Amino acid sequence: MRAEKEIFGKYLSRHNLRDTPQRELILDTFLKREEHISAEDLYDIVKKRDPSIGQATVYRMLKLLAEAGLARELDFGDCIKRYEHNYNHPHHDHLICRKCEKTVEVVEPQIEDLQKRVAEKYGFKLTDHSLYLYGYCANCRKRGN
Amino acid sequence: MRAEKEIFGKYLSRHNLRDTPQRELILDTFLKREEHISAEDLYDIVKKRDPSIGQATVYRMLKLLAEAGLARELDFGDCIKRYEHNYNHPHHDHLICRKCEKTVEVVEPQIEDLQKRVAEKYGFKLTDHSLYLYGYCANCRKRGN
DNA sequence: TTGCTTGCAAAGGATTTGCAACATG
DNA sequence: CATGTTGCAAATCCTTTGCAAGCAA
Repeated sequence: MRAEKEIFGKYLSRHNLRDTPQRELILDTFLKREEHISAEDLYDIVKKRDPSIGQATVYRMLKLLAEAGLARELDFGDCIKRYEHNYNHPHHDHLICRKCEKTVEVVEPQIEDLQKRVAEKYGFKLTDHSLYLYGYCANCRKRGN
Repeated sequence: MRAEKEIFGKYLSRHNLRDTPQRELILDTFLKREEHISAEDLYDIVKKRDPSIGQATVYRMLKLLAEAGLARELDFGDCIKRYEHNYNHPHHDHLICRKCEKTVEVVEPQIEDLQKRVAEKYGFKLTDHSLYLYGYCANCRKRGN
């Protein structure tokens, strides 16, 4: 967390932006989360520590964190932006349970390789991709799904 | 197109739904398109043939087409629902140019296999997935991207 | 005739933005 | 003290929905 805060601090000064208690609180809360989180959910948590905070501030901050390279935006296909840690948290894909919404991060170098090769086959230079695997997790299947 | 219209007709009667000129016009327009299309864009086209049509009708119709198995919903990560043909048009992934938005449909059985295996490794039973590959197409790269 | 459909406009949900008051460097 | 930042509410974007009038079966 120290490293992330330092990075963010540098990002702020480099861009002539200011360090505010709101930004510190939001960053702190975001960093403590292990799982990805939506702006709305983060707002709910942050509000408990500072009821006067506005949700626009949270939205703005998450965008800022993404720009600073500390957060990465996810898209589970429901039009809700979720953010996960990006620092020291290499690329991975997501496995998502259709029933309980449990998510698992998966890394599969072979899939990445294949994607690159497929793209090249069509003359594309790959920059990034988004892969979400949907299904039913072990738990939910046991209970008859 | 004949087959699709027949399927849709059957779907309507089986569900006690009605055949209307609006539905016919929208289906016809959708079927003539080769590429995926958003509700809004489809509405713009349809409106030229019948200016009195409402966009809600187009939205409702696209949902109906998806239910009837004639259309498939895409999600390019921008919160806009796009629909492509589903009949006689097997599953594939999309390669999308970040510059000119050109899209290419790609099929790679190996990727599908791998996904299934990865899911199983984590105890998941895969139902579906969403894979979008983003990059720069041959054309855009030539011009210096 | 019954009840599905339509077009309209209003509502919806997530996110963004304009603005005046405020606070940081 | 210049300028970035905040909270609020209004605006935005795409999509859905309530409703009264219209139309298919």
